[in-house]
Amino acid sequence: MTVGRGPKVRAAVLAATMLELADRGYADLTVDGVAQRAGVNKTTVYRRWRDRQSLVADAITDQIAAEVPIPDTGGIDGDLRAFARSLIRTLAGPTGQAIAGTMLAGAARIPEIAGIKQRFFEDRIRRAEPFIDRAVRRGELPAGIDPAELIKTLIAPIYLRLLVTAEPLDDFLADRATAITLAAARAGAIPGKRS
Amino acid sequence: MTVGRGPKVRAAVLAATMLELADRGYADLTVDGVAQRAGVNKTTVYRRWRDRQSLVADAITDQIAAEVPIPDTGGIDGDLRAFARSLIRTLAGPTGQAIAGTMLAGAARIPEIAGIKQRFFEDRIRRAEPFIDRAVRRGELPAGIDPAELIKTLIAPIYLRLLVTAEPLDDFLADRATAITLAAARAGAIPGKRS
Amino acid sequence: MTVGRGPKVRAAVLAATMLELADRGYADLTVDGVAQRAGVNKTTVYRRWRDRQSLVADAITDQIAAEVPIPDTGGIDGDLRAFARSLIRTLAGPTGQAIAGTMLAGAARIPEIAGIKQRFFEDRIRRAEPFIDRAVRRGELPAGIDPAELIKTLIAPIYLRLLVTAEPLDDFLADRATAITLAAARAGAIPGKRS
Amino acid sequence: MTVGRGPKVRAAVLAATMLELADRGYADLTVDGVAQRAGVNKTTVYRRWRDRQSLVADAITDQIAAEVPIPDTGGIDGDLRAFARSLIRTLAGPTGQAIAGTMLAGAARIPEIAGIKQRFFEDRIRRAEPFIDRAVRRGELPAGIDPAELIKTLIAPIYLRLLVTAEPLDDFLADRATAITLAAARAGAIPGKRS
DNA sequence: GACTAAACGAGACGGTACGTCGAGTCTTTGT
DNA sequence: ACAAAGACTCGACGTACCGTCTCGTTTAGTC
Repeated sequence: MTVGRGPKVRAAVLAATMLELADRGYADLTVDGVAQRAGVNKTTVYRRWRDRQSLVADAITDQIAAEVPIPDTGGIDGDLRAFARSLIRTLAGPTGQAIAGTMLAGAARIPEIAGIKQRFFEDRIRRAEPFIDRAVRRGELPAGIDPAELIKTLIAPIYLRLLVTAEPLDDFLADRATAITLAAARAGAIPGKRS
Repeated sequence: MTVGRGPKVRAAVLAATMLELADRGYADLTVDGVAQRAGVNKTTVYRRWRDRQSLVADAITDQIAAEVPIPDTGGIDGDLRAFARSLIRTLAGPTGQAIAGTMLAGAARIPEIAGIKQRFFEDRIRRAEPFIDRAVRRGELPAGIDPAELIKTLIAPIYLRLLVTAEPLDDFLADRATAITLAAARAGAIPGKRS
Repeated sequence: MTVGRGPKVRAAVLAATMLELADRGYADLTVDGVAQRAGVNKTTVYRRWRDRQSLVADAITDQIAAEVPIPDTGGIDGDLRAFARSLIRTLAGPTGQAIAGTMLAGAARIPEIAGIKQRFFEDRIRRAEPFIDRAVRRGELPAGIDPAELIKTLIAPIYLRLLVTAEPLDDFLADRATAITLAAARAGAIPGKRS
Repeated sequence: MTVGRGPKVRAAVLAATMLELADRGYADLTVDGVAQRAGVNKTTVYRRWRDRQSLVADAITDQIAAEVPIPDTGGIDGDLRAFARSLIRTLAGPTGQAIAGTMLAGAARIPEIAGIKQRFFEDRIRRAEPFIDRAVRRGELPAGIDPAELIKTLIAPIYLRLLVTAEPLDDFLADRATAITLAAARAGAIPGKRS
């Protein structure tokens, strides 16, 4: 059974895809460009990926696969702050920008990529539940609060900057988003789980 | 000076552009398709608009030009709610979806469309300043609060739904965003003007 | 009866057509270009001429209308030489070049222009008949010779230069063509009238 | 190095070009039309040829490449006759007509095609030199005669028919042109080499 | 010297072809 | 036997020019 240079090629092409995505954006990414950058022929790309969308989807999935740590600083404030900073760090880097731009913009209609967006998002929320539950148990947050809604409140300002206002994504933003979220949660402005 | 059938054609083409934008999205929008839908020849489109981007930019600008009312319900709570609902109403319709998708799709790269996004956003904030100032004078909001930051806090959850989670944009969302924003503002979590 | 500014416009447009023909050739001549050069609107051109072909045909016809003198130097040698020089003078000038290029090249398939070519040619031959007849009567040429064939022999080298070899059209050429033609005629190499 | 179906496509396209040239003429020849006739996509044509002109130039060059035999009938009369007939045969066929029309049509302006005309012409003259030299050695022609001028005298009537009078190109014409040329040569009407 | 009808100016429009680019498929060839 | 190279089809882009059309605006001849 021949494995050949398979894995090496795959890695090179996906890396090249991310670079092209960062340089030109999804709309202007050409398969030829990726292939050339990867030192490979276009045909080779099409042998492994059905089309441009699959290629990009695969490249993004590959990048995102990194583990998201579940914070545990001892208090909900520190945990939320850490969570927000982690997201910011992911989105602020060059590849993060590329991924965000692609997922949320040019490729919004492409099911393959929409799915990634969905999964990326849900994955983050799932990893937040443990420390939110802990905070509820510690009495830092009202009982019955919906972790998903809390997290959405936290990340909303981050995405606003990323996608709409194009202001810088820095750690101050993480702090501010945390403060807003906690204030809202404690005032009961964040709905509970629909149970 | 001859005006001719100019305005009629312009309107027809822009309308067709919005429809195509809603049906197929920016990436799949075809100048020929727009022209055909408008009952017009491709050449005619190119006579009036430099290229696809300009056409779309113009179509969106045209749609957005509608007046944004400055709410005055007597209290900051009602004003914010009205403001949020107005935004939701703009974004929730079919053309709103098309516009949002397009602005985001092209935003990062196409200056023409990025400019529209910027202007759309800044325009909204400008219209919010009067009633926020009133609220400050009435003592409903802390003195020195930055209206722009307050508004960003208000609209962040709306854009999150529109662009990220694809949950429905309804009036409940306006209420919740208002509650969060006010809670945060009163807790001092929203920064003041940098003066 | 209204005549209007018709004649002035007509003349200006035809002149402009000849200039454009000389500058760019038939294939690259644009109606807009002609109109602009004539200080006139394209519509005005189309009001008077059905299309590009008619315009060019008319312009050429107009130029060619000049009288072709019937030479009478007293001998066939001088007459042929004068005839050839006259043709050369017509074809060698700037407009001559333009006309020749158009008639014989780009527009060969266009019936309107092919007709002009035919008429131009036949007209020349008709004007040659008198002095050829005189030469026959004087015994300078064999009886029964076909004037058309003789003239064709005379002008063939001129057209060859004009259309094929692009060598200069000068008076030496007229002399040489005359010599060749007379030698051939006297040797009986030029056929007689088919009667 | 991959050659692919290249040559087959090239041949098909060039053949189609000649057919279209014969059917519609140079001015009305469409790249799409050629492509369709060749059973090939327009893009493929543009991959191999820069533009319409290059395509046509190449097609003509291809057709003309056929070997021109150097006649040797034992006498100048037979040799010239054979030479003239060979030219007539080349020009009289449908492709010959197309080529001639095109070369003349584009000759004045398109350098690519003008070059072909020039080369075609010079090539013919070069092939005539041997048998003219032989004739001089045999004493059939005056010493010092310029072969190029002699050949031009021979072919001038042929081109006149082809390009100007549109009379048929037949073998009688070859005979007559030969007779005229020889008569002129013997009468010393054809100049010698400028040496 | 004012009036009116023909001619003109301006320029948009439908249409056809150009030459270009990128997506995705298919064929040929080399290893 | 299979994978790299690259030629091919397809569809859209943006451009140029043709010939048509519709308006207002001259301008030339008439009364």
